[in-house]
Amino acid sequence: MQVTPELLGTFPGLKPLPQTTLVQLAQQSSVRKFARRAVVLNAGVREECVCFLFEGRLQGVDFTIDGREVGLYFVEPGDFCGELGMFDRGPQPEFVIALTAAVAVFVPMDSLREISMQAPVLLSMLGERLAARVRQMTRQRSLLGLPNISQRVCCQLWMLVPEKAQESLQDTVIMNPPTHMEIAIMLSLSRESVSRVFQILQTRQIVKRDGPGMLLITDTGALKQLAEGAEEL
Amino acid sequence: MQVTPELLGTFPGLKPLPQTTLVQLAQQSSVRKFARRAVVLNAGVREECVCFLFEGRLQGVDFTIDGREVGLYFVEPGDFCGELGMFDRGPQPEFVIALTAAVAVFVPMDSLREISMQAPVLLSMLGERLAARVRQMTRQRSLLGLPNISQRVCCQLWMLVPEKAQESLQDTVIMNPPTHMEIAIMLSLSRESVSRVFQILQTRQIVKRDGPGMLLITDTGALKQLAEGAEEL
DNA sequence: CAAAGCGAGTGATTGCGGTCACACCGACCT
DNA sequence: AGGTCGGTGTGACCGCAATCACTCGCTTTG
Repeated sequence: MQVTPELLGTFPGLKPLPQTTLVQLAQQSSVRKFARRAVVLNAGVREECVCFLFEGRLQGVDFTIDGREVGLYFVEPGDFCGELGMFDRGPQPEFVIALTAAVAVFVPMDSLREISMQAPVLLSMLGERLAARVRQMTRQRSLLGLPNISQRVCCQLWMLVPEKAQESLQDTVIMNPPTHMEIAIMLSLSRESVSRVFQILQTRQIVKRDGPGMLLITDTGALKQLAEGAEEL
Repeated sequence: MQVTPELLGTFPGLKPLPQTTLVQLAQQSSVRKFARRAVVLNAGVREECVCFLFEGRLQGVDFTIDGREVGLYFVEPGDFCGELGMFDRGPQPEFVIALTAAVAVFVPMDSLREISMQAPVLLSMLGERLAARVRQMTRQRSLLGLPNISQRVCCQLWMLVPEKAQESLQDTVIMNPPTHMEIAIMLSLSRESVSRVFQILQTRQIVKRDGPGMLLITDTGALKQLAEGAEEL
């Protein structure tokens, strides 16, 4: 499918590039559509493209040796994934699958690498992104070390709370929260355990479901306390 | 303490730089010595230097909210750490402590950033390094998801096996293996559990202690089987 | 040389969380 | 309607690994 320079320009990471460069990139790029649960990027193979998400929601997932799924991170529209090979030409370490129907633009790595030679903006953007990923993984990892299960769940929930609400402690809402199952595999817990923790959080009026796709945080302060282990559940 | 350009040149990451650049860097760098267990880099603060390890052994560690230590990675001589801020000027995410007495060269980030503008070698080296770190963290993380304890330990052990031995399945040796306690905190297990797994591995003649600082792998194939979950312990 | 400290090995106890087995609900098909 | 499917709530059971409380051997240190 055709890719217009304008489409590429909608991505924050590519916006700073000069128009001529975008035109050039657009010619080499392609758009692909994915159904829910479809595989966007394969693990283990050397991907030749960076995947810019236009519509929908993706998730990076890994599989343990015993076949269980482990959720790693989410990709939202405007963001991209599969950029690791840009640096070391190594294989994509994890799968990326579509959580919803999705539309993505595939830009060849070779072209990006070439362009990044001339455009330090691109390189530093990629560097920042990678750094952010390391930071995110570090946090996630320290989370997995927590001995207390409900604290783990609360911490994970806390990481999903929008930043502004984290500071102001105002009531807020998490859009498209992961399912209990998804949280469970992110934290290597059983689905039932996550369910039970949520049950307690709800009876304590700390969170509240508002249909699927919406989780109200009705006591942000309490959630923070629980996440930090200052209070036991 | 004085830093000579020759000293800087001993680091693989800096070797490709022109002599004049090394001279310039050397003037701004400093050498520091650390006792065992000393803090080399602090978490949470914005470090202004990248730390190149000359002698000794360092470890990146994090602390869970409840104060337990979590081991993240090791730094060997010739390698460096604290480079994350190079990309996003953010704070150092984790502590780095000396596992043994150590000598390290501190090179100011500002200078490195400046130089990296002219020398793409440096930038791509840093990028590769960061990418490698992401890969390493991905592997480590998938490890933490394993439901079986002995498999976790064997996997961790497997990751410490030198690459050549991983392929050839020859008997080999792990130099300076982590203590049981260190393995335990890396895998969020109790020290006793790790001890018990090692006990079984030893009676089965799969590994063998050779004093502190040496762990012989006497049945590399079996260890691989266990790590992959093909066999139960 | 004790003394102290660290790493390692081991048994007994216990409680937490995984597993299994259900029921329930809303959404979406024919 | 009836059917299925995905996400969720809950109780019963039980096994495994954390915890505790030791001992042992080796280094380091005064």
